Amino acid sequence: MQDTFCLSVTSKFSFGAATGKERGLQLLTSLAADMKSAEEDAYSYTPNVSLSLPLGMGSPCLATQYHTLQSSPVISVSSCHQTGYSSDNHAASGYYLPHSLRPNGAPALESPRIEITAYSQYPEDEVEESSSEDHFVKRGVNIVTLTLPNAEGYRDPSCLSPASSISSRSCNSEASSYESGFYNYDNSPQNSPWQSPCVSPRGSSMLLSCPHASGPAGSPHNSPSTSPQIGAMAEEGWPAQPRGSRPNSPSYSGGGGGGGGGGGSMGKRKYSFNGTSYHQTPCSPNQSATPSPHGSPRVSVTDDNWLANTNQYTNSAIVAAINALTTDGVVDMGEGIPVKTRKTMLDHSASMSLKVEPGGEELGPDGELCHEDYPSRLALKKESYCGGFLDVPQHPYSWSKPKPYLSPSLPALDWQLPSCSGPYNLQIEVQPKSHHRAHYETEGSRGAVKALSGGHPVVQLYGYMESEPLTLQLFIGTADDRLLRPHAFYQVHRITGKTVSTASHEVMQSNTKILEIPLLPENNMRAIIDCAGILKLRNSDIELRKGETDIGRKNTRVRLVFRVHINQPNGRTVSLQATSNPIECSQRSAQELPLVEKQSMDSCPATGGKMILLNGLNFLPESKVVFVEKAQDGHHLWETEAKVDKDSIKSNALVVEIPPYRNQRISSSVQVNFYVCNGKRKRSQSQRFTYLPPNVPIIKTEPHDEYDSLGTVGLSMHSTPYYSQPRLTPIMPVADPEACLVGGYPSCPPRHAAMPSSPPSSSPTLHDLSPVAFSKCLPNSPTHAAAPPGPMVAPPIQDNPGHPNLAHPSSPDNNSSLGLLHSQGSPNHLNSPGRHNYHPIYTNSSPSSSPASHPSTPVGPAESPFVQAYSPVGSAQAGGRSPSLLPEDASPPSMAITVKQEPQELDQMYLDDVNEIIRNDLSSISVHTHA
DNA sequence: TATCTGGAACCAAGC
DNA sequence: CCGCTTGGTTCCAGA
Repeated sequence: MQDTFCLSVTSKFSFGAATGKERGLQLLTSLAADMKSAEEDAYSYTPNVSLSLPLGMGSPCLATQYHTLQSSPVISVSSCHQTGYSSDNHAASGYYLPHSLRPNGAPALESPRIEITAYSQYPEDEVEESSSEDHFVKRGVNIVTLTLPNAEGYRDPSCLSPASSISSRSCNSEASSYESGFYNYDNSPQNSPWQSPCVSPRGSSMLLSCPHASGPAGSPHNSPSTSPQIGAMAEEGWPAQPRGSRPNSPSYSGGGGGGGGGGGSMGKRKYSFNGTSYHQTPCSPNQSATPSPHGSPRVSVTDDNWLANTNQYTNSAIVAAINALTTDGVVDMGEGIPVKTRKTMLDHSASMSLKVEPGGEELGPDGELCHEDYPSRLALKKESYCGGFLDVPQHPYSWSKPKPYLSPSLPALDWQLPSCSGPYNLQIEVQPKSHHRAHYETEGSRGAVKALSGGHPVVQLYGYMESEPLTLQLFIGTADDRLLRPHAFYQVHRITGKTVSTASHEVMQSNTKILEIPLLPENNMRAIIDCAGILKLRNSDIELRKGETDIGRKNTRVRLVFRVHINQPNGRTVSLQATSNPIECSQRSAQELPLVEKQSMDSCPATGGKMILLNGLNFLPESKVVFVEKAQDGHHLWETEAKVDKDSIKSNALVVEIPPYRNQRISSSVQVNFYVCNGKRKRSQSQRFTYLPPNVPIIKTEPHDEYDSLGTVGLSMHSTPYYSQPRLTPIMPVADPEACLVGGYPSCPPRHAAMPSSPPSSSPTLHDLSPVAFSKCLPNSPTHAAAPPGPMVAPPIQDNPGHPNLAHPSSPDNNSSLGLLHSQGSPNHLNSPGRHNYHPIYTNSSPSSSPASHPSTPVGPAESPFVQAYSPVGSAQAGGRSPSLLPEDASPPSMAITVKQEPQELDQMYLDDVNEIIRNDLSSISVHTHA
């Protein structure tokens, strides 16, 4: 399970000899052909999807309505989802189903899960719902039905939390969203349908009705914009809680509290853990106490939005199911929102109140809804944007109005989407810095995420020639080895102020706050992301949620996830997604953990002896570099410490002599990992490295020479996807930027635009389903956007004329994706030699070899729709993992191709910790892990 | 004055 | 049970 190797097609292309490339291309092409159908499906999804809903609906999930829908669609409606998201048909579907849908839907909800990961859309939705309910409950307002369980409820098994992990449901987020006005009640499924729609836009009504509304308080920070009303509400509703009082923190949460000096007063955590007391206190009082202005979800109606959505759900059966679900959820919700959080939220909210975003509130609850409105919305936005976003309510009505197509059709946030489709290519031209200290609600904002260069991340949509503005969505995603999904412990935080040039507004979707930023034709569909900060939610608050399965401890790495939904003349919508490099959000980790950002080479002959230059952060004189080879099951097969040139050690650079591989007679490339270690628990993420058979021509990793600049030694630096490693979800091909990077795959190059200087975003690669991407693909630059992207190593491999539809797989990325998918799904597959080629395979292994870690795994495969689509192909290829496996047949590719392991590993430390924790805490898990 | 930041204190969980 | 390590959360203080 653990290590999966990914063949990096990229490398092939980029590095490989011309011939190699050609072959690779061919292979890819063929693959692509196969895949096309899938992609096509994937890409465009039709609004129609909603129809499918019923299916999904079957499941309780109501809330998510559309979410559900989304997911559900997957199942039933192939086309829709496929669009990009998933294809129905594909075996892949299998992936999905498993998790998310249970065919019946209901099931999904059921499982609360243990695993760290699994977040499945559905589950999330469910969770959300529940959560929302909880919120409501706590808030008290209408809560009629819900009785809050106290803290106990949190983990009470009885309360099913539907979803696996709720993604970020942070209360905050909700709150924030709330502020922004858009709320997503959407999510709050509960609210939804049956609830009465709140006609009134934001205002009070919202508050009342919507659980989320309470939210405002919740995320004061986030949404500055909140309406005053809300703020007031919040305050009133939520009496300030003494700071000290926290919700229970789950075991993990550390002491926190103590806040520094004054802290003592806080009494932070003095609650006794023992037993109940602690539970109750925090929770109950606060929660229950805080009456939530918002009505109970159920009772109260929510937004108009809901209504809209609701339509779909009218089934009584569904409703019933939902209710059932909700109830549980409700309880949880209280939990969901940690007291403290709430409090803070409240406070903030109060303060925030002034900032109201216009319009937003009215919008609907769901961000999705918003989408639905897109057209109108866009128009509105445009105006608003142009006009002064802040001042004018942007989307006043649009949101509330029925949408052209239902949001349901939009892919859920945990769906893996391609960065390229047809002519479109969404790219992160300037990557965010690898470190950004997130702020707690109790703190002031720590500002917007910055780029290495000192500026801010930049995202651009290439290939869009229409005059209509689009909306760029941004949310905080995970950066672990599992599939990308909304991060439960972090929320995007909207930054406003003089220094912010980019308009934005918040929307809540499934407990995840989404920042919507206008993408204007006049700006070349390019947006400078200077309005996005990162809010850290207390682990205790999140972990207590019933549905939450992720652990916050040491889960401090995130990625910025950008999405764009483009309506097509044919009624379809193309959804693209680009994911940034990983960002370490912990103060401590950022200061103490070594970070490898770039490496001068990613492969060399098994004889070793070559010098590799590593660029990064926090390197110490005592830093060690360890090369490790792991078996699929995670066992160490080989480990050796490389010689570090002590004279060259700098805090940001290390020169290391590559140790000879344990077996210098390997006949095929072998993937290993290496990491920089500053001490016991201070390891960098694992970096991939490939040992090549002696006779094999060495692949130069140059692709990214760009980075070379860095290379002091003259070594060309290779950007390493450090990020990719750990977090990448192996599964998704797309997801893993690294792969791309590594491989040198180009991510989809922007068609129109010249290649961005820095192709940084790996993300693109991840998702690209579309063939186009292929051709397009730029080399992914390593994370740092800052780094001047060197010339792409690999020229766009092909060009596909890009047929959006055709998109295909040939692109390395795609391949990779395939591989990934497979890999995750079943490691076994990996073994199977890449049938076709490795290329496609990037199997990332899920690093989390450990079963525990894999929880996602099971899910994983299923999770990404894409995967499904591809899966068929991919599966075959998946093979990659073991080096030996790599068939040479793939030779062309093989040569070029380097197998990269997936980053799977987060920091080992991290994984280890998580796994341990999980194991300890959670008894049952294994299921997923294939191991 | 408010915000942004860097640092560090305070604590609790695990060993 | 004690002490040390880790790491999360809260504060402080300077810019």
